[in-house]
Amino acid sequence: MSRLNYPLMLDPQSTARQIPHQRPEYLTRLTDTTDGDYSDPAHTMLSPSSNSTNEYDDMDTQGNAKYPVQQTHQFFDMGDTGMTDQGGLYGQRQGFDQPVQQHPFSFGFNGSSAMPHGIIAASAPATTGFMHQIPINNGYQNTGFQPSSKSHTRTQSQTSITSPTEMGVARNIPYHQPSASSPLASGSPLSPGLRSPYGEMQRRGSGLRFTNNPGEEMQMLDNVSMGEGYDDEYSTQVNLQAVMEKRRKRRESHNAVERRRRDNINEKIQELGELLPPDTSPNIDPKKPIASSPLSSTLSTSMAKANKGAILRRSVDHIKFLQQEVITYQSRVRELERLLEGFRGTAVDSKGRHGS
Amino acid sequence: MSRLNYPLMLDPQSTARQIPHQRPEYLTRLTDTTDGDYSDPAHTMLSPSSNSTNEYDDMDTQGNAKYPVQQTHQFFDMGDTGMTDQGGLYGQRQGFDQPVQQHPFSFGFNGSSAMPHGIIAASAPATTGFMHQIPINNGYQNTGFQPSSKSHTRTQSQTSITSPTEMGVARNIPYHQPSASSPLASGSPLSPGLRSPYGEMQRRGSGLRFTNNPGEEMQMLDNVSMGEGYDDEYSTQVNLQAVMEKRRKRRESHNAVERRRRDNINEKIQELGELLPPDTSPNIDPKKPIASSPLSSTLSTSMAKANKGAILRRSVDHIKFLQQEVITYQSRVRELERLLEGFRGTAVDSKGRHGS
DNA sequence: GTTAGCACATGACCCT
DNA sequence: AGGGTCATGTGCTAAC
Repeated sequence: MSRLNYPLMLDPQSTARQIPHQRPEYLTRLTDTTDGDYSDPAHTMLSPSSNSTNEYDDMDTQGNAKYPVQQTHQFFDMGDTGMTDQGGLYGQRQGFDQPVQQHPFSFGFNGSSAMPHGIIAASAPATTGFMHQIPINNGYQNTGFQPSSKSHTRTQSQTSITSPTEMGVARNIPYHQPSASSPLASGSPLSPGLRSPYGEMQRRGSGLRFTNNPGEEMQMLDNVSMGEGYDDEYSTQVNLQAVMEKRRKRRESHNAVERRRRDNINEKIQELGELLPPDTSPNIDPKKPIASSPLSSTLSTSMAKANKGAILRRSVDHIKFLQQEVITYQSRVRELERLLEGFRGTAVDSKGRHGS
Repeated sequence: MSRLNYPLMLDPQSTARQIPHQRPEYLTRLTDTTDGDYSDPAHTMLSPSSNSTNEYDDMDTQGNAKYPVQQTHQFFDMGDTGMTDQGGLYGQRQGFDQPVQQHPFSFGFNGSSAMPHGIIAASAPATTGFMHQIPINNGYQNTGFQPSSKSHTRTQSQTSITSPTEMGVARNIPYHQPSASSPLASGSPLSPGLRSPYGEMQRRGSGLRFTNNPGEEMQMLDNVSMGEGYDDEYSTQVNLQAVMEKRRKRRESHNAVERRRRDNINEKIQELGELLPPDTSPNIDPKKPIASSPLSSTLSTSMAKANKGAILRRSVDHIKFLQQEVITYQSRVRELERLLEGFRGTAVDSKGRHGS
């Protein structure tokens, strides 16, 4: 609704950004088939970090390496922009490390703007023969919890390509004018918005002034611009560049790690879900008549739609149930054995399996 | 690389933003004691959303309402800024809904800029008698997985306070120049960095220039700026404000919901962890000698340090183990019963518990 | 310095 | 419209 008030201007991108929602089915199919190397169990068995003290050892249950190369996912993100905005109102963060869900050629006018540039057709079936890419990871809800079943497809090109940054795209830097005075008044939560996309690297050398400015959120547009020498400026820039590069690397690496971690957790939850009986305690609420009518409200309450919370809850219940079950059987076994011994004084039989 | 050409303009705040990192220990202690109402089980039993079709029903196992009021957490975040930057390189997102980890008076010169304003000393022990706040939620790792035990402290003032927005603080709007034309060329992944911190709300009146710069990433300060009349501008602003308000609300609500979800999941995982036997299968890897030496490498492999992934993995193993155990006992029971029947033709005993 | 852990906010998506 | 779930990127922290 309010949307309409913003013609298009606001967000030139928003339109394009919005599109991915309406991602056509074929796209899903498309990407599902291409199925990047990410989840593809390449049987290469690379220990991700040699001394893997991490919990999951990058192996699935078959012993296949889930993550063939440790951090080779080649995610292209904002690169050295240090871009910190994750997307916000303007749509998704545009980094390559981000799912992009639209085919550049499927939606002519806005499609490409939603696409990360710099990825050269690697993993996707080509529709044309040129510079098209479908780095799609199939994006959301692909873990199988909510809607789809599974198909953990994170398609992405493996070919290392120059990042957009290197291509010199990251040029247009907007102004940003933080509020100035009064720490309390101006240091308002809003000011953070003013942070430059370049992160802390910004504060590099040169700036003599502004340092220790007890005020807050002061402009300090650029310390360099503040009148340092030219070479200072240059060296500073070089320095900055190195730092930015580092941060970029760091970020990419971290993102990959974090993604691995998440995937691992999700996978485990999924496993738990598969281990559960089809019905275990749809609701623990004692006040509710347990499974009164199997499909009371279109199975809304029962069956628990396989979301993470539900799976975990049911797992807890199931473990408790199983533990109780084991205890019960144990005592039952003991009892039977006792009875049996009453009949014949000897040991029961083969299978010397006892409970405790 | 090309980056360097962009002086610093980008970011004045970085200095101040960085400070929170050095959060002094005492602060943590401080906030830990204040322990907000968030995790405090108020025994008020409010059904959070009446028709709660969601999985967890906001009740802990004792039936206490975990979240006293549904969305009354009163998180103060960027409010209507529409701020989308989550923190990025400049430190954390400054919203009130965010942990703030520095005491304004502890670090004189830069401290205050790192603090969200607008929260009036509510939950924190006063160190001075004036306008200081410690809305800290104790932030990180407080779920008890990694470092600490639990103490789910999300301290926040419950008193409803005028948000910074309402206080008219959210006025300093930086430029922001979204990309405009050429979807292909301009929609480069980097452009997102250009988004103004204030999100789309930004684009209100005044800026006439910069519009329609067909280049890429052109300024386009404001659609209104496109040369509408003054009243248009006004109405637009009003409209904008409403939209911003909506977004703010939505965001806050969404954050609260998401937080609930997270907490729920974490809680369940924690529960699982408590259900697990102290040792269950430290490693499933068949190649490893199962628990060869109990403390081989300073218990690094075994014991699994209670992180989420480990808990989940062990839960899977444990369930499998228990299920197998149940099966084993079942057959054992059947066997015993069969044997017993051989001795006496009658039914076994009381406790008609059978396996299948 | 690399790797991993966690919480968080946020956009996308999905159901009512 | 609004609540819910999910995935993601991010900052912070800790251990190696």
